Amino acid sequence: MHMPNGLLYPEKWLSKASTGDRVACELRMRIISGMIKRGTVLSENKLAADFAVSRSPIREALRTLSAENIIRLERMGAVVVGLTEKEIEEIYDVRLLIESFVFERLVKMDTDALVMELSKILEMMKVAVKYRDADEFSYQDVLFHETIIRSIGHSYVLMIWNNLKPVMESFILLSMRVRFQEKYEDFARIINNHELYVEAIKTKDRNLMLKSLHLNFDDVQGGVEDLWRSQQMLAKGVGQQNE
Amino acid sequence: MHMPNGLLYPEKWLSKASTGDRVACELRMRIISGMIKRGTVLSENKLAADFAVSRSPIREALRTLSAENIIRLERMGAVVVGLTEKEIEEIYDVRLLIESFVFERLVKMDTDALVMELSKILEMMKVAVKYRDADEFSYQDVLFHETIIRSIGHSYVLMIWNNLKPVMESFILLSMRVRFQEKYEDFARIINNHELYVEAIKTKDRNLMLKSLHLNFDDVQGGVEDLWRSQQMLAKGVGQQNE
DNA sequence: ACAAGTGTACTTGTATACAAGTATTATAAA
DNA sequence: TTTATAATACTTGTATACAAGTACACTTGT
Repeated sequence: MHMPNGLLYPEKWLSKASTGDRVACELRMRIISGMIKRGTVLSENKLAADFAVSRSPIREALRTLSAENIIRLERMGAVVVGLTEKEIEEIYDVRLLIESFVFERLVKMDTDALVMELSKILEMMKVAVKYRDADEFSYQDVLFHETIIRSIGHSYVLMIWNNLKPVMESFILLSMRVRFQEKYEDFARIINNHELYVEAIKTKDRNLMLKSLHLNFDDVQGGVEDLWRSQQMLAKGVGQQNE
Repeated sequence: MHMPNGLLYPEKWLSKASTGDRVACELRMRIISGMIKRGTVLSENKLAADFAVSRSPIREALRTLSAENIIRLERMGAVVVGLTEKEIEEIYDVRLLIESFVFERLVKMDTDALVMELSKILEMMKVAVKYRDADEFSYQDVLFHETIIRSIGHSYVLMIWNNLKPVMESFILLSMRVRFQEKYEDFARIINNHELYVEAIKTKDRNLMLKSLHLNFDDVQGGVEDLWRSQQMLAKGVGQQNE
């Protein structure tokens, strides 16, 4: 696939991905960033031409995005739904729901290995902050929560996560890129929230866990404004870590 | 698509479905019923030959089933995961999770229209019981819960439901077919549980709701045994409503 | 001017063809 | 007998071809 200039999705995350996955990731970023606006109707043929690939991977990508609720497959074309403030809140509703569920399981388990793993990820996050690497930070942030969720070995909760993850990832990626440039001081707080989370797991403190989760989620308030700024940054050609 | 003899999925539910959807539904039923055993490796070519269709709809179906966690797409072939007792419990964990969430929203809403709708569905269920129509009963049962979930207008909770629904539907379908034949007396209790549920929504009684939900879910204990019996019934050629 | 009908340029769904890669099996050598 | 290698058959991923259906614009008749 010969991608046009200016990819939004980090290329190195696609090392062994299929063309269909690449298209899905890139399209997802363009939709969530607002580069492709809500209401737009996408045609398989046009997309295939744009990405210079055949319709097969495009179809695959569209089905993926449809399952993620950011497009709607209709008779004639796929209409873009995207993310409004409402949808972002809904995503965090679901995250709160499943992470609370996971915590209830965790308090009945031995969490030493998990805490160790999370500490490692936290260190990585700190390094990413230090070197102002938004993409790496986003990756570790998502990995942090995924690690917690995976630890209870619940395949259907994991399924929910897997459905949410790509959209989350894109959203966080765009949001973090803006904040590294405009609100760098936020990261001390974000790191701190995650440390609280680890502490809650270590001490199995339900209240602390809820507190850190809420802090974490409050931190994404104004998420849509971040996306909007991300869109403006793109227009100015700033903030893309890959070319 | 020229289906081979003995379809498990009700044909009339597929009136305007694509070939890919048909294959997905039928394959899902065969997997959940145990007709295709856990660990089996499915090949696109073999499936295409079996169903007498091309690989395109087969690929589509496999991706669908993979998102539902009942198969796992690997390098060479799709391996069947299926449903064990553990997975069924996990599905009900998730249902409990989201239906509880929905209820919390419902108690803050006007539920008159919803209660009316649910009453209608309940009447339909009673008729289905009376005429021993397992497929129709299953349909209304699934619709009952879907109606409740849709009522709060939460797109990401609905997304979870949509991912769960096909597997639920298949499971309920198979389970009900067995019970209509072997445990017909169960249905008085099932109907009663649903009436309790409606009552809980009408009176916004959180405890009653949880009680009826648990009753409802306790009712599916031994789910895997039902599937096993369903499998035995199939071997004897009984219990298929369509030919 | 306006309504009805027709043609055309799109749309998706399915089938088929081709390419690249992997496991397995058979063969040959030690 | 065992091991290494090569041929083969089967796998998925992608591209392309074709069919059926839909929307829209244009033409034609009134």
